[in-house]
Order: sequence, then C-alpha cells, then structure tokens
Amino acid sequence: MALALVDCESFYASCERIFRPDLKNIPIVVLSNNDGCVIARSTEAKKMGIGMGVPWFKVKKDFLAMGGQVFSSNFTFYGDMSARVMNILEGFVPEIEIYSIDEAFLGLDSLEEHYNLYDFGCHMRGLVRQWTGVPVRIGIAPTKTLTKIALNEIKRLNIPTKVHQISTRQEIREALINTPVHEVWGVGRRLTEHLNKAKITNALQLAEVDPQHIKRKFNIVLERTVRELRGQRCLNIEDNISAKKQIVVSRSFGARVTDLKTLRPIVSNFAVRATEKLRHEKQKCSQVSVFVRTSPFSDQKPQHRGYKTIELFTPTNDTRDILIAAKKALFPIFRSGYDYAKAGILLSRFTNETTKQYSLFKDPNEPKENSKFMEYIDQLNTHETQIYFASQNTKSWSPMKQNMTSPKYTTSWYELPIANQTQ
DNA sequence: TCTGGGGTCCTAGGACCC
DNA sequence: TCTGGGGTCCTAGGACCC
Repeated sequence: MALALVDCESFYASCERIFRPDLKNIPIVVLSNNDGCVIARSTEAKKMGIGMGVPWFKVKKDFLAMGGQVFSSNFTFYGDMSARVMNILEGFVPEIEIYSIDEAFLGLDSLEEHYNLYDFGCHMRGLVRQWTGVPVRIGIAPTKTLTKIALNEIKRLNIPTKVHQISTRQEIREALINTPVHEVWGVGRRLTEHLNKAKITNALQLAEVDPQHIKRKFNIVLERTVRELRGQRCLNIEDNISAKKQIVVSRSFGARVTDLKTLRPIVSNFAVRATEKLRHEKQKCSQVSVFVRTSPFSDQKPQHRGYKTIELFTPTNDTRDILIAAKKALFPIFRSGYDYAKAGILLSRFTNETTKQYSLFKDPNEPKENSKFMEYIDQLNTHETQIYFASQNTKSWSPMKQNMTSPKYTTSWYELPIANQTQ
C-alpha cells in the first residue's frame, strides 16, 4: 500500500527562476493580484522571515533593502509550467490526481512489488528537474494524510534527495511524534485550538485517540484524518478529473469603486470570463450569484457586503443570459455611499451541457438557444479578446495594479526567452 | 496609501411531506 | 388549555485546502 505526494518546491518562485539563472540563491517573492499579499517565497525569502500571505507593503522596504527580488503573479506562465510537470508524472504512474497547481497524488500500489519506491521517486524527481527545471519533493506513505507528513519530514530531517518514504510502524510513529498537530492535513486554526485544549499537540497523540470518540466530539472529517494517520486509507486517488461544482471569478480592485457606472462593466467582465470557464467545463448553470464588498481592513469606513443569487429557469452557458442575470443580481445589492473593494460572480448548480431540461414555465420570449454563436465568439477570443459585449469594460479587465510581472516565457511568441544573449 | 483568488466538504436548521 | 413522529431536501455558513 503506497501513495506518493509530489509537490513543487516554492512553485511560483521556482518558476520565476527557470529562465533567470541570475536569480539563483537570491530571495524571491511572488505577489497576489494587485500586488497585495505575498503568496510564494523562495527558501531564501522564507529564511528572511517573510510570512505566507503577509501584506506586501509591510515587508517591502526591508525585503528589497536586503536584495530581494519581487514579481507580480504570472499565472499564465505558472499554469503552463504546472501542466508540463503533471504531464511528465502522468507518464510514470497508472493513477494520478492533480490536486492543485503544484501538487499531485500518485497511486503506487501496483508498482510496489516491482520497484523500490524510494529509488523510483528519485528517478522521477531527476527527470522532472531535467525536463522542466522545476524542483519537486516527493513523500511516499500508505495514506494521503501520511504522504503530507512524509513531505514535512524532508525538511525536518534535511534530506538532500528531497524524496522520503515512511512505511514501517516505527518510521510512521517517529514522524508523527515530530509533527505538531496544526501541521496535519485537515487540521486548521479552529481545530488546533480545540485539540490543544484537549492536550493533543502532536500528530501521534491525535492518532492514538479512538476514531469513534473523535467522530462524536468533532466530526466525520477529523475521524477520517485520525484513521489515515493510523495507516487506514480513507481518501483514495480521485482521477475522475474536475467536474467542478461552482465557478468563481472575483477580484479586489486596485482603487475603490463607489458608483454603479464603474462597477457594472467590471462585473460584466467577470460574468464573461466565468461563462467562458463554464463552457470550457462543458457545463451549464442555473444559478448566478454576484457579491460586492467593502474592505474589511478600513474599519473606520462604513462597511457593506451584498450578495444575491438569481435562479435561471433553463440552464445555460450563453454569456448573454449570464450577463442579464448578473445585472439583475448586482443592481439590488449595490448601495451608493460605500467604497467597494472587491466584487465577484459565482456560477453554480451545474447540469451537463448535453442534457436539456426545459422549464414548464419557460418564458417564450427568452432568446432561442444558439450554441454556435458562443462557439464562434470563443474561437475568435482564443488568444486575445476581440469581441466584447456591450456592457463590458473594454479598457481594463479589472482595475488592478500589477507592475512587476515576468514575461509569458512559454506561452507567447513575443515573450520567448532569448538564448545566447551576451551578458 | 497599500491586506488574493478559487475551490471542496460537512452540518445544522428550516421547509416541507405524510 | 391542550398540539406527534418520522422522514427528505435544500441552503447558508463554517472549516478547511492550496
């Protein structure tokens, strides 16, 4: 029984380094949209004490003064590098679950009898590194929750190969003792508080509680975690990819928005993007929600959060329908006199694109279904937007600040890295 | 001055049924 | 004045993840 968890080391920061060898050993941070928070740090930046998720403005001065290098996020590039890494992993194993942009679980049960899994891991790591430049770490263990712990052990034990397997009772026990309970996968801030009160501070203590008891005192999710820590597999490799249940497009604004005239076109842009994603998933939705909110951090200013859901009688993935619904949802929740900092749209209640369930009460005046129309627009907009809807803001997709983005090295002909340039 | 975005799962409680 | 028992479905909100 063995699974592996492969995770890319400081993924975004590592990506920025791939075509910039001059950044080797230089501290790097990557920022969220609007250059708001730090969302990735290279090892050197972590050593400097830059925390995950800290507001950039709080650490900017010190970080730059110490010679750090900063990047705005370049998700087009990271997404492409991620796909390359996953593609390689897929070639090695029969079962893979792409868990996030920088992590994948691998099912190794059928390989166990043919290979030494540790050597297998080292081999994979080497090839991923050689073919993409991305450094990965690999944790091997009987359950998903334990693979996470195996990964953490790489750091604690300072394992140079960055591959670690825990499989014997003794190895697992040793790892659990050294894992603080808040580092266990599935144990967040709230649960840590409760567990600490019950004198449970490390993973071994958690593993030794009766799972039934945990279920009664907490919930079934934590019960599964306990069983997984004991080596009982509760979570399997889910290779049944995607089938999303909701799609969200939301952004914080670079500058506060106070009037509907500015806000409406922004929300329309979100709606257009969300519906593109929906068509890409080959789904239709029958719920459209819009939210707006002020900044929770400007606590002297009046606060407002608005949220409204519109039901559609007939499931759709036609941008025109979604735009109408978005407008219907936005108008009643918007209030003048507030400085809005963020807005977003959420599509939900999906049905498969091919099934047609018409409402008994379908409005006969609703536009006729014409999927070809959206298909043509998608084709025209594949690489850059050429066709806009009238209610969109065509000048800026969302009013964002973002000044330090690296080139789209691998996805744009105009931004390819140049080799052999004189230094 | 400046604080991300996109997801999942579970549960309690309300609405409704007979 | 007195007002059952058992069930399903849905949703908002909480907690967690990266």
